[in-house]
Amino acid sequence: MTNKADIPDCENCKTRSKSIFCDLKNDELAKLSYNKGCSSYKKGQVIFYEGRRPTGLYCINIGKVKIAKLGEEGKEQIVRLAKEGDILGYRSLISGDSYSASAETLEETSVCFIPKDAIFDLIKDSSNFSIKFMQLVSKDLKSAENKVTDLAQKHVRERVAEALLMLKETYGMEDDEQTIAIALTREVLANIVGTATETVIRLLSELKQDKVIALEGRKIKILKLKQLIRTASIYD
Amino acid sequence: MTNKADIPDCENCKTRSKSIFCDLKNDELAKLSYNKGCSSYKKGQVIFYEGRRPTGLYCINIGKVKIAKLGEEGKEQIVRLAKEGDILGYRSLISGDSYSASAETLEETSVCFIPKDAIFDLIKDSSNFSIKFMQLVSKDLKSAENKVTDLAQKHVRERVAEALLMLKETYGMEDDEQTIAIALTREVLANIVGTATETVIRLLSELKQDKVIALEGRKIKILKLKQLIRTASIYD
DNA sequence: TTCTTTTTATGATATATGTCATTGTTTTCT
DNA sequence: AGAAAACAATGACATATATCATAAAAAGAA
Repeated sequence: MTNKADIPDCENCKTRSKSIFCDLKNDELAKLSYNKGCSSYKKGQVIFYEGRRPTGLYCINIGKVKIAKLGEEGKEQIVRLAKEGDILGYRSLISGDSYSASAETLEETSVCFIPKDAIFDLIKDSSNFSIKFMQLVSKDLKSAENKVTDLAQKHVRERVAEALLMLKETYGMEDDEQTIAIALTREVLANIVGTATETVIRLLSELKQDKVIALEGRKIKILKLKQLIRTASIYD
Repeated sequence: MTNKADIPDCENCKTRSKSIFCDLKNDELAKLSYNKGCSSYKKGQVIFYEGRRPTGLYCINIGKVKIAKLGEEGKEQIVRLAKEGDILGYRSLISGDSYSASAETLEETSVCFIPKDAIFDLIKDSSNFSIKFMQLVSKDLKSAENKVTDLAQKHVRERVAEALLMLKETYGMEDDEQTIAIALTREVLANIVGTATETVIRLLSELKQDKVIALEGRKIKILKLKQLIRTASIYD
């Protein structure tokens, strides 16, 4: 399942500048590199399972990952999407409880694993790192609370539009500047939006008919960004 | 609006043992007491407004508070309820952005205000405090993500039941061990659940007809707890 | 108190969305 | 490449919930 090889060193990590590790000192980075592991996953493999206990945290080196919970009826709800440079599994690590969601790759992905002790050492030694860490959790909390408000108040049509915009922000566009740089099944999209797969299919078809988007298999092109933003009822 | 008086000292605070300040040392507590302010609010007054910038954080001494966001259409969504010992406004303080929700009292409330610098001093000086703080945000993140899953997957009936159970957990029961120790209007309840006021009224009536709860004005009695839990589809 | 405002309750109705079924297409696997 | 499985697209239909309207009850103000 996992393949330990080509461990990239944190000192030269391209994504580090945007992560919580951005202003670690050289000796701290060296220690991090020394302690960490690295694994590769194929598309659709699980990095960690809901319910299991964390022993460290994961940092995505290359790839895309969905973080999802199972609802009471066994239906998946995607709570977050992650990309290069993002950290996974920190909430549970800090709380000390088991993972409240699973992490599964959406594409071939390579992650670094940093053991719990190394993280807590950093927290103990550097208040700056602690604050960075808190800001990370805070950012997620803010977006989770926004999502709560959206789910409670917006229609599925608006949420679908919003999801497309979120995908664009998260994963960016392909070279044509129009195609969202990730291919998801309608079912996965539905689990992001919080609705039935058929409903997503219908609403995408509608947006296509209105020439707001174009569909090419699982790839989605945004033709009229402004109108999509309007559809999402985002006024800020 | 606010009335500075009777500043309680942190050293003897009854609710401190359950808060993030639980294992501060005496000198740290003294410093906290020295720096803080204290205000009283009548029912329905606003402690802080969404959009404003935080200058510190609030600790509830006595009272009950709702933390709510406005959706795009101006409808309120309650994201959290707070009681004695709870901390308000920390997410924004840490992130450095403006409040993403307002805090309004549900009853007469007295809060302590701890200025930003005092908090950041504590974070800098004590990694233990930092971890406590992170755990606080993490706890909220977990419950927000659970709420996302519920809103996406559960019916309003289940969420109403769940809200009643949450109110019971948060604010406890009155002496009869049956009556939830807070009185909310149906509209506020609807803004917790994320539905229309009429729907809450109807579903409460149904639960009443089934003798699961009893309604006495705004006070709600839980008659059959197990059945209420079953209605909420909580199997864990 | 009495008056005014807010809240609760309930009915009628509209509609957005979920569910089930079918068919054709695309992807995946060997 | 060919077979099997998964997925996408649509239609038909059921229904949970929102919305609007009205009346009674309760809460709050003067």
